[in-house]
Amino acid sequence: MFKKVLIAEDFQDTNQGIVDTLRTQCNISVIQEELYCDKAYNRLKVALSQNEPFELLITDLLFKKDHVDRRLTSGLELIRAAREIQPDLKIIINSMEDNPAKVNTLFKEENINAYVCKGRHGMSELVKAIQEVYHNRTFVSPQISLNVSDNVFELDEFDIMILKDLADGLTKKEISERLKQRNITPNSESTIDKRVSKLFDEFGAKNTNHLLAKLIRKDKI
Amino acid sequence: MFKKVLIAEDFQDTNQGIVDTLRTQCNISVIQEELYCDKAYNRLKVALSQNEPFELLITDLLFKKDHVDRRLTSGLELIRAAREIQPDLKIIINSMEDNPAKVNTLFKEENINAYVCKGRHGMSELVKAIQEVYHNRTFVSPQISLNVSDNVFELDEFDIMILKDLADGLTKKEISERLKQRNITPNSESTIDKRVSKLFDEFGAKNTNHLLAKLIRKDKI
DNA sequence: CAATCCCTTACAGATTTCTGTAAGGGATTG
DNA sequence: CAATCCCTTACAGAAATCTGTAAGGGATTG
Repeated sequence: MFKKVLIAEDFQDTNQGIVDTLRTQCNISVIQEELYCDKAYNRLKVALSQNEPFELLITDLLFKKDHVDRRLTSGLELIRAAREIQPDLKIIINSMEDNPAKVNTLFKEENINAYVCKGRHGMSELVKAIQEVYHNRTFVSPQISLNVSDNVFELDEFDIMILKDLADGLTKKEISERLKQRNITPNSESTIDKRVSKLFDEFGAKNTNHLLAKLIRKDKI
Repeated sequence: MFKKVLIAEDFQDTNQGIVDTLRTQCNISVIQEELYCDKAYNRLKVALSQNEPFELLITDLLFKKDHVDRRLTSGLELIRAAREIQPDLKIIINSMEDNPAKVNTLFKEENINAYVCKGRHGMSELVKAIQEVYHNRTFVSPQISLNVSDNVFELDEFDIMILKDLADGLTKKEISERLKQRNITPNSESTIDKRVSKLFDEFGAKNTNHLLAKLIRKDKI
């Protein structure tokens, strides 16, 4: 496991939470924390010059302004500065931001190693991310659906209506009947079958249970 | 809609997020924010003495200690102090805490009006909560299942294993076979049928799709 | 020990899901 | 206009789900 990790995070609660979690759940010898990007950068530089570089940087993206003057004002600037002096530094972003496009850009342009959304599962996801990154793999919080196989296909209004009804426990026959009652077309059971089967292919699901579980977990329905 | 709302929250990011959301999505004239319970309490008192009381308090439960001396050290203390001077104040708690029993106690003993879990849906749930409270109703984040019909029944390890496999698209026959391979008992398809059917009753689900959807949305599996 | 309860299992029948084939209609294109 | 494509629909058969009945075994209780 990583021996030396640096955390940059301006929210003390989160900061302390991460440190506690890492100490108890991961086996990391040295965990240091900084509330400001500039200080984090300095720590990286000093560690490097002493031939005891950090292996992993966990950073937020947004750092609030306060009375302290700042050169580096965001996680992004910190990442770029850090990679200047230490290109092999592993980086995990831990932020509220949950726009898949933006996250995608961070992977492509900044070569970050993992992205964890703050939130209810943030800590356990962060632990997972650290393990993955340690094994030279990437990690993204599940709610950010990046991988192509899942995201190329969009659900149209009709699909979503069917899926929501299925998740509400209606049979396809019932759904068909409801559509007919409301004069919505298409409405045959056969078409519903076909639509759902196509979604199996598109989302790599084995059956309805699997499909619904995937889509609910991704907040698509 | 509420005209005057006070937010007590020590995490500035969250704080700002709430304020932004309320400004854009709700139609609230005055939104004030405080990082400390004592300051929040003073604001409530001053507003009251000026005959322009706050109508709603949105508060976190946990406030981190820092260099500032404190009298009120938690959201709970703030709530009790606030209700002393203004019993009719509407209160929404916005916290990470997600223990149903604790939340239940807050409703019963503190008569709070809504409880919103911080998390991925925190903001939209908060908006919903504000609307509900404005109409003299209560609100609880869905992941805190309070209502008896949903929460009396607990899922044991075996149930969860079955449900996770179903959500992964396995058939009951496959699940049965896997259990036999791993020498886990019981393992007959019939028992799996029975278990799942019992869960239908317990959780008010019509079929497997419905059951899985409910439980995934509640983060039970 | 007998009665009882609970859990597991087998089995069976009805219903639903899943998959493939095929026919028909509208839109597009050459 | 003919050829083509795509969508809707019907239908059919295999597989899976759902529901109920019944038998057997272990644990508990009187």
